Amino acid sequence: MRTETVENYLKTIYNLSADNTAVVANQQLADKLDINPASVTEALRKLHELKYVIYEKSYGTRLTTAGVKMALNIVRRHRIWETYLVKELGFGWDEVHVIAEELEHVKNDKLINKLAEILGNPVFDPHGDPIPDAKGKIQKSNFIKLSEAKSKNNYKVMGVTDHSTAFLKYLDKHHLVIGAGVTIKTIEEYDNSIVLICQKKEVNISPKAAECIIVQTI
Amino acid sequence: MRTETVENYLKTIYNLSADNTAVVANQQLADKLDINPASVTEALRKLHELKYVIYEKSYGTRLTTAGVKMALNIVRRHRIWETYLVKELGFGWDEVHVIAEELEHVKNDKLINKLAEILGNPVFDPHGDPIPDAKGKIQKSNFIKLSEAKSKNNYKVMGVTDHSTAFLKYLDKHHLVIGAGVTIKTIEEYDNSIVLICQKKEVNISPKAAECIIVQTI
DNA sequence: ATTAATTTTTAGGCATACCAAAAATAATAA
DNA sequence: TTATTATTTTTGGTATGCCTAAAAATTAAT
Repeated sequence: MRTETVENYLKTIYNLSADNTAVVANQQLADKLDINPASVTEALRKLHELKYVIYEKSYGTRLTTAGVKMALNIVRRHRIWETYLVKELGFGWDEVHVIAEELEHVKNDKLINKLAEILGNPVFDPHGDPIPDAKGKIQKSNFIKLSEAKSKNNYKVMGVTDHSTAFLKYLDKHHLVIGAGVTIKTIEEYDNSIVLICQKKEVNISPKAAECIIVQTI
Repeated sequence: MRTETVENYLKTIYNLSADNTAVVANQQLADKLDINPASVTEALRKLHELKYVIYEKSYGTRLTTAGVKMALNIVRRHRIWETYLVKELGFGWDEVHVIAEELEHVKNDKLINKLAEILGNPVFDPHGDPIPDAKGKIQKSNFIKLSEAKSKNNYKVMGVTDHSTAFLKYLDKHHLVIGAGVTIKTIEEYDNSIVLICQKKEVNISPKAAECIIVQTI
């Protein structure tokens, strides 16, 4: 298998399995990678042979130790590049994902470590995702989804799980950037949409959007 | 055809044709790309269909206007990255070629132009090769190969045509870096090897090496 | 002008990474 | 529990980009 193909599968499995705590379904992979389910089955069988995953027919897939190691490496490259693009090259947080998707495949540890060093070895990327260190160690956190937040409480925006330009531009518009403080005003009973206060302005957040915003109690 | 394949062929054709002034032979391409001649024939036929080259059977290949445009774009990306790696990220001129070979395929004009801007829109890369500007315009020069230099004359090292780590390290050892002044002491009649003075020290240059060093009269 | 050497092309194959359609399996609802 | 729906796998195909071996064409040498 081409390394780029392997890397894309492992990275996606890692992300979908919530840090390898859950098993991933073929369908999920097919959706995320925009690939036919039949091709996913085929690829997983090969990845199993290569000992990167444990793939059990009609059950699910999870990464092996070797698979996690490789996945963490790609995730590190991706997140370091995203941070570099924003912090050093002046890109917006809404435009770096696609570029990092290509840059992450450049295989040169010295390069990534040099970028990390210039950035001061950051622990979170511009979307609030943790950056594994050179050894694969990841910062733990007690963040929750905004959809799990309680009424009247105060929170700080720590990250997002949707990296699409559209979503990030929408957040920018309402000043919902990383580090912003928000107060939950009300949670609508009937549809779970959230009304919160950010920068003294009321913002209405749909349940779908609330699923993608990561916050911390303050 | 995959863009990366197209890009590698066009870039190589461009480099081998001396800025598109000559026609390129299949053999040359097969050697440079380390690919079987049969595969080269096949690829050239496709590139011809895609209107990137004019390929005449058993005669040779040259780039079309569209081909030159694309080639210049890749060459620009490659050389901007090499310069950035050396000037901004502290890499040696002998280690950047391989990395740039991967980075050059990342398709984002804004990124390249941003790097160029940070570098002050450089016109030459760390090996002395001219960097096309965003429109594809290239700086002309009156440089010659060291192998064409005359005895007793003074020259300045302007570039190299061999980017291998081994060769560049050899040059570093003798202080033959870009910008260095050299005086031709003698040219051996029988084998054309050159004895020159650099930093007050005598250096013997083989005819093969002299072919790969670019100088300018001073 | 032949012969010899080299280069190029043809022909037939192979692995990768996809696909669509059908069959098998698992999950959900009636 | 059975029927329905959804997911997964199998089967049979495709395009890409490479290969080897052999034939054909070109170039160089005698």
